[in-house]
Parts: sequence; C-alpha cells; structure tokens
Amino acid sequence: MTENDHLSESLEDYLETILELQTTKTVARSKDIADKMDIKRGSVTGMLKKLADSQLINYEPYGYVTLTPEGKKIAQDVEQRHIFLKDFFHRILGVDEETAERTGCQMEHAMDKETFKKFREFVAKVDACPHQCQ
Amino acid sequence: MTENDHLSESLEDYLETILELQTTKTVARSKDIADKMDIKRGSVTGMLKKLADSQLINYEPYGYVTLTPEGKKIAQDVEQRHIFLKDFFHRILGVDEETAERTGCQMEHAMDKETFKKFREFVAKVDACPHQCQ
DNA sequence: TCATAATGTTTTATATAGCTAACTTTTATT
DNA sequence: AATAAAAGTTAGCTATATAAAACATTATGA
Repeated sequence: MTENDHLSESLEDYLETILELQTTKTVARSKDIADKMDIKRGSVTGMLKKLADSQLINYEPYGYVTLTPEGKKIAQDVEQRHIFLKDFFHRILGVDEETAERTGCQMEHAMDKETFKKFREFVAKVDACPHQCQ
Repeated sequence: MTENDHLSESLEDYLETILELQTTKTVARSKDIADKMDIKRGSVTGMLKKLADSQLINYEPYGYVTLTPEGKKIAQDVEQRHIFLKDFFHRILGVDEETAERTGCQMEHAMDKETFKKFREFVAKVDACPHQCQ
C-alpha cells in the first residue's frame, strides 16, 4: 500500500527466504535464514531489525520471525518471479537447473510489476503456440 | 582469456560506458564517464584504478582511458546484452522505453553467455514465427 | 535441574561503491 | 606567458552488506 521506497535486492531476498521457511518449516529461524542464504547467523540479526523497522516482518529478539501482511505480499511477488523465471530458463530454454536457479534469483529483482506481467504473458503465449515455432 | 573471476556489475557498467564513449566521442574522459553514469568525478578515479589493475583498461593519471583487448571484449558482451534486452522489452513486449532501458541495464549482468545465447535464439525464433502467436 | 549444545546477538572489522571538498594538473583565454 | 576555468585526483566520510569471534539466551537430554 505505502508503495515502499524501494527495497534492496538483499532485503527482498530475506523476505523471500522467510516466506519459503514459513511454508516448508512453519516458522523461520535466524539460523535457517542464514543457512538458506549461505551467510552467517550474525549477519541476519541486523537485517531482521531493518525489515522490522520497515514493518515487513514481526521480530522480537530470540523469537521466531513472521511476515507482516505487507512483507508477505512483497515476498510472494518476488517468489512468483523467481519461480517463473527459473522455470522459463530451465524448462523452456533448456538451461541447466542450477544456472536457471541462479539467473532467476538475480533477475527476479530487475523487473517491475508491469514488465513482469508482459514478460509472463509473452512466454505463456509462445508456450501455448500450436505451431511450435520456438 | 584468463576467465576473469567475476567482475562486479558496477565495473561491467564502467567498461560498457567507456566503450560507448570511445565509440561516440573517440576517447573516454573521466568527466564523461561520471556524467554518463550519473555519479561524481571523484568516484570514477578509484574505479579506473581497479580496472587498470585487472588489465581491462589502459589508464595513466590525467590521461585518456582506453580499453584493453580483454576489457573491450567484456564491454562488447555487456553492451550486446544491453541492446538486445532493451529492444526485447521495448519493441517486442511494448514496455516504455525508459523502463526497458532500466530493466535491460540491470538484467545485462544476470545472464551468462550460454543462457543469453539461448534466450536470444528463443526470442529470434518467436519474432520470426509466421503464425504470430505471440 | 543442571550441564551442554544449539541458536541468537553484539561488536568490531572488511569490502564495495559512492559523495564532498580540497587540492593538483591540464587546457583555454586573453 | 599569465591567469582562469575545466578536468582529474586525493583524502576523509557514508551506507550497505557481510564475516569473525565473543557473548547471551534458549533448548535438550541425561
């Protein structure tokens, strides 16, 4: 709603990671965030404080982390792009899975809502093309 | 050749900018690099030293900047992706030019050679599809 | 319940990339 | 050639994001 004044890629990654942990393990712990993002535990704390300051997560020291509605919305948007882009590179372009994952992970931050929508529609149309030109 | 251990996005942008200045103005000056990248003159010097250390540019204090063969190769690769991606977003997807430019500028760093090649071929095929499914 | 392990936090340090402002060198003008 | 303007450099500062290591808290399990 408050059309957030641009989150860094890193903070978007934190939100996405927290959403995934919430989904797969019900709660997000500092250590799991660190493991998933391949960074150290100590680095996580400061970033959680930032996200809490921006009211994107609920955070109390030594407590579990949960997404606020606004944080969840952003996380889902990022995740959606991530999943779509990875699938595009891997399944449609035939890029190996690891590279597709890495590329999607970088590009998920680059497209705004409108651009992503157009991209998705373009790919969907081509994918459904009965003539299989591609 | 020495399959460089990954340049930062910023350094890639410097190389691309230098190439463009070389092309349009024959030489690249510190001030023009700063103007083009919308940063301050003082910030440029240190980065030029880094690029010189990595033997990607020829740099002497108070002199003109030129790309080494290796620097030029990287710059051309980045530029090629940039041009292609901008065109894809603008002409093919119909994204407004400024957004297409900005998005291309971010994404040009995300795809490796192989992924870009596949992406380019995919778009070319679709673009040439006689059935115009897209 | 108490000791140990696991997890979370804090502090200090590092790297990157930028800015400002003062200073130096080069270029242009007269 | 002398001076002013423009361009380039330097030094010190800032912000972001991370690491390492010491410390604090919580959880586990004997």
